[in-house]
Amino acid sequence: MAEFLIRKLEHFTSLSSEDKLALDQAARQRTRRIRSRDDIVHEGDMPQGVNLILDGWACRYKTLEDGRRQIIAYLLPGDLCDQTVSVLREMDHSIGTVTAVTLAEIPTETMRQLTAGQARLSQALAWESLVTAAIQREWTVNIGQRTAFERLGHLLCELFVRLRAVGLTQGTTCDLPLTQAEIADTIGLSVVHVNRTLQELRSVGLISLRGRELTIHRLEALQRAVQFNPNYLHLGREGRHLDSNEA
Amino acid sequence: MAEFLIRKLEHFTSLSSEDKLALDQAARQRTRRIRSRDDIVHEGDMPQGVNLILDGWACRYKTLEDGRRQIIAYLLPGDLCDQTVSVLREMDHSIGTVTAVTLAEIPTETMRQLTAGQARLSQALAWESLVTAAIQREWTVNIGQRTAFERLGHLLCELFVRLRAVGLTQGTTCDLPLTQAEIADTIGLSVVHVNRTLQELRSVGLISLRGRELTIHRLEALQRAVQFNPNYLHLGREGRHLDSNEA
DNA sequence: CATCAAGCTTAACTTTTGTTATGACAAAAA
DNA sequence: TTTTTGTCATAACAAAAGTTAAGCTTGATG
Repeated sequence: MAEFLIRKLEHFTSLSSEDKLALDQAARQRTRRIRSRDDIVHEGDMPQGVNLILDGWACRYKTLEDGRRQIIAYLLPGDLCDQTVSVLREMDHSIGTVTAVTLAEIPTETMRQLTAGQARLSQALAWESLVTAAIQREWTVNIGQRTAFERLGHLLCELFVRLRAVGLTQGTTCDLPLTQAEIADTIGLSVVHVNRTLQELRSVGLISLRGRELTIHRLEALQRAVQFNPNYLHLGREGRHLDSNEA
Repeated sequence: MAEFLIRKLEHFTSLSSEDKLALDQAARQRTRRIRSRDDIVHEGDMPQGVNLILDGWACRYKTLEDGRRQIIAYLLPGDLCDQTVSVLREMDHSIGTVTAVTLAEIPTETMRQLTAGQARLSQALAWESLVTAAIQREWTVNIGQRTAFERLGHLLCELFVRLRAVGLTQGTTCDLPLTQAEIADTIGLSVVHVNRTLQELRSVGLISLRGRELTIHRLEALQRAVQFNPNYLHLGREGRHLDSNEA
C-alpha cells in the first residue's frame, strides 16, 4: 500500500520491518479515489489529516483573482501532503488532481504515533518534509533565474529523478500526464512559449515527448544543459551517484 | 532577547510566561554577531543547530554555476532558520547577511526540549515553520505569475507586514536595507528593470523609497494594485484585519 | 576636504516572451 | 459515425524585460 513512500524513505535510511508495517497499516485505514482534474482540497478549507498519494499525480496550486494560476508543487506517488498543517486555521492554497488519484487519509493521531515512535521512522518523515521544502526553494530559483529552456529542462529532470526514486521510470522513459498548459502554469511561461521550448528540447535531441510518454535520451547531458544539480533532493547514495554521472 | 520571536508567535497564540522565559533563555545561551554582507552558512556545510535572528536582516540564497543568484527568502528579526534541518547531511543553499546581524544559536537539544514540552509553545513553533513554507510557496506564485510591477509591490507589502508583525515599522514607514541588485535577485528581474519599476511605484504615489527608508503611503491601495492577500502569513487577527481593510 | 567606489538613474537598443489567431489532430461525446 | 472539444503546433505581431553604457548621487575613506 505504502510501497512508494517506503521506497522513497529508504533513500534516506533503511527502515525496520515494523516501520514498514506501521506505514502500510496507516495507509490502509482510509483510502479515497478522486477522478482526474478534480480538487482534493480547496483554499479556505480547514486542514484535515495527512494525505498520502498512493497512485496518480496531483498538484498544489494557487489562483489569482483574475484567473492566473500557478502550480506550486507536484505530488507524486509516495508523497505526503501537509504533515503538520493541522496547526493552521485554513488552507492558503488548493490541491487538485492531474490524473485520477488514489490517496490514503492518515488521521492526525496516527501520524503523531508514527512520528513519536521509532526514531528511524520519525527522522525519515522529517527528511521527507525537509525535501519538500527544498524542492519549493529550488522552484523559486528555477522560475526566478533560469531561461525558458533551462526551466523546462529542469522541471523534466526533477520529475524524472523523483519518479525514478520511487521506481516509476522504465529505463529512460516515464509517464508525463501534464498538458502544455499545466507545464506553462508551473514554470511561469505562456503555453505557446512552452510549445516552442519543447520543440527546442526535441530538436537538440535531448528528449522525446509524445502523448504522455517522456523519454530523456541523455539525462546527464540534459542535467548539464539546464544546470540541474540533484543535491536538493537529498537522495543519499542515489543523489551522489547522479552527481558522479555528470562528470 | 527573543522579543521579536515572541511577538511573532503571539500572533498565533498567547504564550504563558514560562513559555516566554524558556524562549528567552534559549536565545541567551549563545549569540553571535556577523557583519553586513557576510555568510552565516555555506551550501555544502553540515547543518548545525537552529539560528534565531535577533537583529538585522539575512537571506537564504542559491548561486548557479555561472554566477546567477536567487534570493530564496528573507530572514527578519524573530525568524528561526531550519528548525529540523539537522536531519539532512548537507545544506543545499547558503545563508548570508544583508545588514549586520545578531543571532542566537539554539542547540538541537534545547530546541527539542522547547518543542517536546508545552503544547502551546510547540504548536507555535510548528506554526512558525508552516508560515515559512507558505511564504516560500507565495514567492513561487509571485515570480511565476505576476508582472514586474506586481512582483515588486508584493515583495514590499510582504516585508512591511512581516516587519509590522514584530513591531519594526513606524507608522507607514520601515527600514529597507536592500540594494536594487538584491531586489532584482529576489524577484527575478534585472537591476535596470527593478529601477524602472520602482520609478513606476513612486510615480503613482504608492510608495516612497529613499536611502534605506521605505514608506508605503496607502497600504490597502498597494495591496489591491498588486493582488497581495496576506492570508498566507496566517497572522490571525491581524491578517483578518488587513483583509477587511481591502474591501 | 578631496577622492573613490557603490549604488542609482536614464537612454538606446536587443532579445525574450506573450498574444492572438488559425489549422491539424485526436480523443471523447452525441 | 459525426460532432464536439481539448490539445498541440505554428506564424505574425506586440509587449515586456534584458543588455550595455553612460552620467549622476551619495556615503565611506584616506
